[in-house]
Amino acid sequence: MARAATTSDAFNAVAEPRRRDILNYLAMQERSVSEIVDAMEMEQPSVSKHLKVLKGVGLVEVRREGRQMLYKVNAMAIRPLHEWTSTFEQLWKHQLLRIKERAEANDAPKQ
Amino acid sequence: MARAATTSDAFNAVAEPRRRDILNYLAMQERSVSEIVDAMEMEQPSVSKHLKVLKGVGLVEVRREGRQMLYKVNAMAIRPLHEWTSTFEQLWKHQLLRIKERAEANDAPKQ
DNA sequence: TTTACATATTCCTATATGGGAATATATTGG
DNA sequence: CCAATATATTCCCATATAGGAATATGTAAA
Repeated sequence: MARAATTSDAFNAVAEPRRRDILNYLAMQERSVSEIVDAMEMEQPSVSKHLKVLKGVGLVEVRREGRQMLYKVNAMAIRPLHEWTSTFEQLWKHQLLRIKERAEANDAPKQ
Repeated sequence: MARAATTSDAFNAVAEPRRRDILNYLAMQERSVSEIVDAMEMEQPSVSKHLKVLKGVGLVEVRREGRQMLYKVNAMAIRPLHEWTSTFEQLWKHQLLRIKERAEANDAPKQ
């Protein structure tokens, strides 16, 4: 078996850094393809292909306006990612706390 | 260019569902490879390969104990993922709010 | 309808996978 | 040292890219 398709879920779709760049850019506001092309400094076909993947997993939505296609983020599709990472939040907070405690122990060594 | 390596960063490493399964399992406590194999119901070589990827991006840490290798999660490595998804949190909360408002408007229609 | 603009699709290729099977390596007990 | 246990690595292969180049499709303006 090969790697799962980029369109299999949001996790696979956002593994590609350029697609995260696009989502970051769209987070600010709805944009046309050519605006994305200019901002990302990517070739137009590449942008269209990435948008297709993002659309495939519901991470973006499109509407046509004249000859332009306007894309916007569907943030809801990012929630599963956020929720999965949240399950580890306690762990790293605990880890940070121990690091802090050790630092303080070093600042005030035994007298 | 092909897809980025699974070992290029945490985003790519966790795109694979089985690796997320392993991380979820290790979140509870440190485990040996064979414990993971039993729990995940995967072949041992597959588990070892997935662990290698996870270790490559710092998502797990290992220590030897006799002939066993004990793996545990390094939650800190998941933070970048959590933080990236957090930048969209405002967006989906806003989206949920609008959904709620519409539902309430329907519950109490014009009199 | 012809032209220009905006976007999508197709074709190509080097590259990296994940699983299965077989095997190698490492450590401990006898 | 040898057998047994635990884990890692190698080889093979079907599959899926991402980008570049070329082209197709769709829409509006002249």
